Amino acid sequence: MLINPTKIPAVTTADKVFEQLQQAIVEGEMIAGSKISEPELAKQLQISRSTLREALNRLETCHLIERKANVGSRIVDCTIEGLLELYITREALEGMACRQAAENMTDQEIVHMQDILASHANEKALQDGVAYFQKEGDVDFHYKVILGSHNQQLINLICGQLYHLVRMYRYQFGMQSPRASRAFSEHSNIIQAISDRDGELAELLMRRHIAASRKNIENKIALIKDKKLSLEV
Amino acid sequence: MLINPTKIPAVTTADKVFEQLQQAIVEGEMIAGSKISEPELAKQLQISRSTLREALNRLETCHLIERKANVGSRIVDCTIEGLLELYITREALEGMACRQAAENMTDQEIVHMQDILASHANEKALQDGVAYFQKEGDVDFHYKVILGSHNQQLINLICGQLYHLVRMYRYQFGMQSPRASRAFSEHSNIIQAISDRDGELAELLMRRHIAASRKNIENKIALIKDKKLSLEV
DNA sequence: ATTATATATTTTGTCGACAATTGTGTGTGT
DNA sequence: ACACACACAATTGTCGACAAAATATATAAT
Repeated sequence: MLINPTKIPAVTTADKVFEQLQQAIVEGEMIAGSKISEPELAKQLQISRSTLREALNRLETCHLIERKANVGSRIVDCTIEGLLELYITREALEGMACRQAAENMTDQEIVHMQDILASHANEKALQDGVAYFQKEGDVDFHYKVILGSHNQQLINLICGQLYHLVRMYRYQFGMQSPRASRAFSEHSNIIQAISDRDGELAELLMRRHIAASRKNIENKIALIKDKKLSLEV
Repeated sequence: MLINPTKIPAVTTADKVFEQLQQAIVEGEMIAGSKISEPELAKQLQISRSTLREALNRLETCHLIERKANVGSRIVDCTIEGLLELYITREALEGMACRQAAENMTDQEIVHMQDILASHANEKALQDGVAYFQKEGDVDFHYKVILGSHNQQLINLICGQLYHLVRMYRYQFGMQSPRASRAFSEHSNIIQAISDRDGELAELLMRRHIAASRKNIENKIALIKDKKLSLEV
């Protein structure tokens, strides 16, 4: 199972409720865009409204819900614009994280990451075409790079906030990461640049890697729009 | 007075308390690193503990305080490492925001920004050497660029979270922005790139602009270390 | 005197109730 | 039929009190 590497064991009930709701939102169990009734949800979860509100606060910080004063909370809805904005932000942050990783990762960490990539290669050979492992592997790879930056600011921003949204979009839009084999070789090149301690190249490659995903999406959108257009004609 | 451009008028008392505490922390009135006693502070502000906790939650999201479960909240303390990490993050985010601004700003917005820069030039001529106006002007300029990206994700991250910390460091370390005139010409070049719709150059210049500030700090740190070293000998 | 344990106190987390605000629905007037 | 106003219901914000956890204190044993 994939877990947030920055996660500390949830001790308080508000923590547990937060994680529970987070998963429910990310996986679409709670439908995007819908309003949250505090009394109803609190009763459903058998907790106090105060505890629920504590959890809602944390959901707001990772941008999974939006709150308006004296009005209430809504689950964020996934839009094309939001997805593209997210990719732009990832390109900036993960690109820099990759550069920092090339500068700051220990030799041991690099070896470990190479091992992981090798094991993914085996899985890929076995399960060729099955996207799931590659998909989780992709997230895992990106996590390792981010943590490798040794930059707490970047780590908190990306892992603590941005990636919940990333996972949500992946679920909501059913993105099965079709560029699996291509992504694998790109990962491989990035690790090479990191082990060469070439921060500039590492950042460039990571940005291209993420930008390629974004452009892939944009192309699909354009196709859909064209189809719609031709149908309307 | 400088205000957060993303700020919506604070209606609830928790909002007001949040802003009040935010300012107190940023300006050093509440000393960095110190622990926060919820009952004491609540009594001092004449509000309930629940309301205070609501405010503390928001302070945590902009990284001005840190909370540990069943232990309490501490005001974040400013370290050299934290400052450098912040600059790295700004370089990545604001660089991308600048690229997006070159692509997405309206002609009207660009003209407006040019006007602002011109007015800063006058102020600078009048108050040559006085850092305050340039300092606020610097923040103002960066805000304009970030908003010009028209990327809500970037805007929220930078203006809503990162910049409170930036301001805090500026206060705590008494950074009077000594590179005023140089910064001005750099701003000028960035605006030129934006008005030329050259996103690549705009990002490059913004990253250099921020990296230059960071290296300036690093040099000062190195100097201080050398002094200490020579004193110890 | 020092360490370990047990007790006491303080602090945080959680709860239920009240106050303030928002949105709705009904009724009246034009 | 439409617009406005008023009252009502529901939801959010705020409060004070209790429960659980952590820290500080005091006592006892070595």
